Amino acid sequence: MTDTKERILEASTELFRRQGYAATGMNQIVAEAQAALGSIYHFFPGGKEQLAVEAIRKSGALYGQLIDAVFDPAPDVVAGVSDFFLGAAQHLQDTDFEDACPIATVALEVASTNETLRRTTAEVFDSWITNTASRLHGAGMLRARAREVATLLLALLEGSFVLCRASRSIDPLQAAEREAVAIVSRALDSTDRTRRRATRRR
Amino acid sequence: MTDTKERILEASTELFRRQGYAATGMNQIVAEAQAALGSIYHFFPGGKEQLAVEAIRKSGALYGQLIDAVFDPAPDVVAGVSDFFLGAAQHLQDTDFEDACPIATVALEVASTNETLRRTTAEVFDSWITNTASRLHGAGMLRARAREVATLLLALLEGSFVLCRASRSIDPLQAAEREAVAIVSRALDSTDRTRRRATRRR
DNA sequence: GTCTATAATTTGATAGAC
DNA sequence: GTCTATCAAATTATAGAC
Repeated sequence: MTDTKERILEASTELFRRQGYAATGMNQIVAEAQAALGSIYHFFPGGKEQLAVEAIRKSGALYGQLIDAVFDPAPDVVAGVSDFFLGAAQHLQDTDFEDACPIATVALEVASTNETLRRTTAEVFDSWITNTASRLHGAGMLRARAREVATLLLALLEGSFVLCRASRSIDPLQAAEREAVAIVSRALDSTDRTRRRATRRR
Repeated sequence: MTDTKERILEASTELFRRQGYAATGMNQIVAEAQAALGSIYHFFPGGKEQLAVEAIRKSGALYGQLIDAVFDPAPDVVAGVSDFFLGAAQHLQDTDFEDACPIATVALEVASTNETLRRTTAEVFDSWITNTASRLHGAGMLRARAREVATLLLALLEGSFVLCRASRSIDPLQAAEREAVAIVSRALDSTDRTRRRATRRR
């Protein structure tokens, strides 16, 4: 049987993702996790906030692994980007528009109300951007440009999630996939052109 | 003095925007609005949900007017897009990263938990997209492409808001502004090329 | 580590005087 | 229309038996 702490964390990430931080009660979490209320405070003496910190970090790590799982086997970064957006659209549809970003709802809720949680979400977003940026840099982009493009890709993904969940349609994500591919392709092209110019000058 | 109902709506839109639906209590709303608790239920007999519906609609109309106020005086749609993104970044910074999208937090919270509110947010997003798309169409884009580009722009904006609020930095919005300008410029260019080809064939 | 009882507070909502 | 008192339920959190 799975660890109790693990079950509590799993239930929390699920509920925070679907309905956010404020709307998720401790009772609902223990019910979903099939645990006792006291167990939450045994494993998370800091209460709901500490639980949220660990849940956000866990979600961040898991989603980071998803980035790896999609990009690693892809023939190139452009294909990886396409696969990621299309996979997100498919998964969103398969889960009745529940499973989008695991931390976006919480991030918006706490951005102006809870500095600890705000920082935690910021660190997770940053880890995803750093991961993606290093892949883009590996494909030839300058480091600064790679980070900017990775940020754009995440913004496009997060915004599409908002529109898709609200409208119960994957159209925004599909349009985003085409644009994401175009952004990365052009950023790589202009990198190549810059390199060739630099080479010619030598 | 302002109308009581108006004050309640104003306080609600403000609080929903900053901290979301679940975290905002009726007591907090009446305190902020300087009204009596009974007044909320007098004007909104449907309770918190009805109040949220009207607050979301009001926010939607106001933000729609902001789109008009920025695009109408701009020399062209590309400048309008640039002005909107840069203005959003400036405003976000001026309000200590509180004032981003008035309905995004609520939209994510309710997407899988409250069908009435989910529909209301979807209608508002649609109204903004329709407004923007008609401007892009007026600038020469085909209707379908204009709608797709408008959706991309809103997704880019919403996603940037998430990242900016979490990181307390306007960098994502500034990168988004450059990309938004590029997206619209290219969409208009390719429209022109298509038109010229069609003309030549005649 | 688990579970239950319970505290202390707050929640959305209602009733009814004014 | 406004205001206050109040309800029932739910909230986060704690204490202590097992």
